[in-house]
Amino acid sequence: MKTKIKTRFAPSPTGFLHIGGLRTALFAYLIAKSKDGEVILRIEDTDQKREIEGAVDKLIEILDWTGIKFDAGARLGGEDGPYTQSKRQKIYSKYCDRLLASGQAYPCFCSSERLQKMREEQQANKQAPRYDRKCRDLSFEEADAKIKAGESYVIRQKMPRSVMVKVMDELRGEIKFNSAELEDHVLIKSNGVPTYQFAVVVDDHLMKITHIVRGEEWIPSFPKNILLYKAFGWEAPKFVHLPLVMNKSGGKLSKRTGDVSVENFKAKGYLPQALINFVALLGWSPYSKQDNVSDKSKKNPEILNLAEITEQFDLKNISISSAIFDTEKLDFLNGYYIRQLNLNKLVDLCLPFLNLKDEKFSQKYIKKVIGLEQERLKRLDEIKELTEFFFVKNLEYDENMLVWKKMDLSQAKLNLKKIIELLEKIPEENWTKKSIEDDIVTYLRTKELKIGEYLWPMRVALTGRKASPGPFEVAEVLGKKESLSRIEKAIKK
RNA sequence: GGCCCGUUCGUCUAUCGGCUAGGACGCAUGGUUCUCAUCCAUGUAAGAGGGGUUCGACUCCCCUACGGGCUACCA
Repeated sequence: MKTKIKTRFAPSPTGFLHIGGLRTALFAYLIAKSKDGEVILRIEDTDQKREIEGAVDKLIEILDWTGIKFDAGARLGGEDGPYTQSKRQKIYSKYCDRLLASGQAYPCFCSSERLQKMREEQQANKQAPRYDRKCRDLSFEEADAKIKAGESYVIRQKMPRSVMVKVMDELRGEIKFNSAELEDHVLIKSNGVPTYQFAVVVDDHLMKITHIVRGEEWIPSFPKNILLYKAFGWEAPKFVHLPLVMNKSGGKLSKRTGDVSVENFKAKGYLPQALINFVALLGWSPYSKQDNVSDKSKKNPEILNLAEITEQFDLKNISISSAIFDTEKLDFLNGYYIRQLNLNKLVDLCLPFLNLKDEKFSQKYIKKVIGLEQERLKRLDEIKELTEFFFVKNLEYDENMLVWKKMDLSQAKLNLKKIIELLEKIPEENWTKKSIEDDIVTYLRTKELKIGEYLWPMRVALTGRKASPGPFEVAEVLGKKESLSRIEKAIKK
């Protein structure tokens, strides 16, 4: 029986969830879940300098919002915990001692000043900046004496002098590195805390991770990781290096280009379903090899929820070229998912964006208003602008806007008077879109009048806009009194 | 500079050597329609360049170009 797949998402808590991080998390989730495996969440906080207050809680909260659920991890617990690296110090020390004892790592007493100077000289000489291995051949006694004398030191990994290190990436295949190019990098910092390179290997092994899912930017340290597994005598897991996500100009997606945090997208009114769907499509596609279109019964084969993606997902369908983060398709998907929402849910989501304070619009009224704009919404934050005309007392617009095509303003106003006449006959209790429409359209048809010459002015009088929902539905929502008042105001303009 | 990864429509992508290069978004046009949006239909647009291998190469190999990543006691 094959062992179950187990992946992990291991972010460092920097204060927000990067969109690239979301994708890594999603793919780690999918790789495991598509094969009935497990995903865990591990917090990599070995760099105390970057520690940000409350970052872990924020991270977990936003991850939860996206719908990616972990089987174990920080704040969740689990049998391989703790899942926060700062709480695993003893473990790291123990494994470091093992490496030291077997001669695979060594203490280095070089000062950061010396290191820096050395690097500068190497660069000036057009050499690759690399630690010169000064302390590598220190005898055990010499090193021990220095330690006892209280000298500050780090622990470095001893790299083989010159061998070909062959590593296997699940997406790219074999990648070769010459170990001579590899630095004796730091495993344990002078404060005793491990570096990422050391902590990942120990943790992934101890937590029985079967597939390491991470960004392509880690490929350069891939051989170092493999060598560490070898040094410990451990079997290395499989590695999946995801292609990078770039910004529109092809550069690295960073804070400076804006809009990179998931929190940001949430604040703008993007739905988690849309974000997940979109991000999944960045580097993965649902089209199968046999028939290009995975499911012909579906209209748009790319609209998929998390469960459907999980079902269709296959590691082999992950592409290896970096993708540009272009939000056009995201907007399309978001609009789609907004249209699928049931109205009560949509109202709940829109309320914070509407910012109506304590004005006296009834819940029922607000719900109808939002209902009218549902199919026009691409982002939740557009709701305020889109529905504003339902909430203001006086519409502001140029009276010439009342004119439809080639008619003139006086005619438009005359037509509005006719509309008022018709509307006044409709009793309050019959004030529905259907009866308003029936009455007006029937009248116009029997008189063989041009529909646009009446409906356009009516709509503008009610909304003050060139683009809006239809006049009948708007009239219904506004109510008889307000509708008539707005049309009268239009005539008096 | 060195090492490494990548390169199909504007964007995300499909193609396990046979292609009239498929889909999605976008865009354009048409239909529905008072407007916008929705919905439907149609259209638009691609294999970085050069060498090989092969009956045949978008697919395999090499070189070049371009893009990107890494090069910390950051992750």
